[in-house]
Amino acid sequence: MPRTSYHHGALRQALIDGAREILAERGHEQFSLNEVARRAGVSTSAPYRHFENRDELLTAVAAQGYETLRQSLERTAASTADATERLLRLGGAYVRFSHDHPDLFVTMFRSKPDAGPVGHESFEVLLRAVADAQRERVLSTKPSAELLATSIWATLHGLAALSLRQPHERFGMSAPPEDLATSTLSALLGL
Amino acid sequence: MPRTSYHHGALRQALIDGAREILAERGHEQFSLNEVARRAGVSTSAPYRHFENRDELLTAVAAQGYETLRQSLERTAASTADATERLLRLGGAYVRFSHDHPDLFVTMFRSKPDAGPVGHESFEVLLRAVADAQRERVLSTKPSAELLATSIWATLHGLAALSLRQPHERFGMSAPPEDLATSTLSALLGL
DNA sequence: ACCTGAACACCGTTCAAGT
DNA sequence: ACCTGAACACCGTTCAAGT
Repeated sequence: MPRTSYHHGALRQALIDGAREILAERGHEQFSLNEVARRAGVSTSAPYRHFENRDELLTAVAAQGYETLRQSLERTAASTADATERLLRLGGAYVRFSHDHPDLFVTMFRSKPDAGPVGHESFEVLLRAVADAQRERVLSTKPSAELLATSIWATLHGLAALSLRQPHERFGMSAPPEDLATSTLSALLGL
Repeated sequence: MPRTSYHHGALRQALIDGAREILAERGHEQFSLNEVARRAGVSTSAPYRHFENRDELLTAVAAQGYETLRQSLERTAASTADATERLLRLGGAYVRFSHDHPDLFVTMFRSKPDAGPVGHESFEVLLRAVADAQRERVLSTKPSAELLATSIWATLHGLAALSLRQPHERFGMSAPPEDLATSTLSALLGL
């Protein structure tokens, strides 16, 4: 298990992987940089060659999360030509992501603001879907596409955050979490 | 500064107050139970007479936050007889609370699930406002009041969470944070 | 009943030293 | 260039002892 050396950059990724493992197993509160080092088989000071500090490692984890989310949303957006259906599926994909990777999701939205959602590529995917729906007159064009996309993102984000913390029955829902998103979007947008 | 004793229950509240101070000054990451004790002028083991552990103190802080939020929402709900206006004001109050007390807000939604929002008194206030709006045909009765209230709560929660993390310009908004809530609700509900 | 003092294992971070 | 080993101040928690 204990290794004597890593070749270029291999330790960096090993640390990120180890961090994700710990986050998934025990959550954010119990996360320890020393333990990450221990798992990788290096001394507790070794991570400092690759990350400025504990926070920077978590930021790197968050960055991988944003990339995973973006890919998922882009695949989802491409999965249908119908504007309404695309919006609903995007909502489902967002909430499903938060339940499939709660450790990543929490880390993403705990990390420093520079890694925030709005302005990121993931937001662009949603923005395009909203603009498409407006063009096809599925959605009103009175609120701007930006405001509408921001509203929808906030709704999905709130849904994800709240449903991660609560037993689903208290939401008055027995269905899988992504159905929560689609029925909420339907209810709010009148789709 | 250092006191030799507290009379019944006084230390408990002093610890809660100290915890809120630290949370407000330096945020969750830097929070330390030892420092809370130091500020109260007692030994590091003294808090354990009043709280099982560090987490229980944070839960007590969260409980005070829920109570403050409930009071704010209830006052807001009573401030107008118009159902539409009441919904919009409730949205504004929720987001304003998150910006006035970011430390409380973050602590509330980080603490253990048993302190969750849905099912709490704060949720009841929103639920009544939604039911009223449906009764007056301001809102559609097709989605149940519960689903609609949950959707609105999620939207407000997401808005609060995201806007706390981002400079407002990236939201395409220059207005104060509570206007964000009202324009979002208007856009989504067609109010 | 409530608090102190000392102790424990653990944490994040630094730095000189090894290869 | 990359990692170790020892060190520092600090943390959460426990427990015997004091009043």
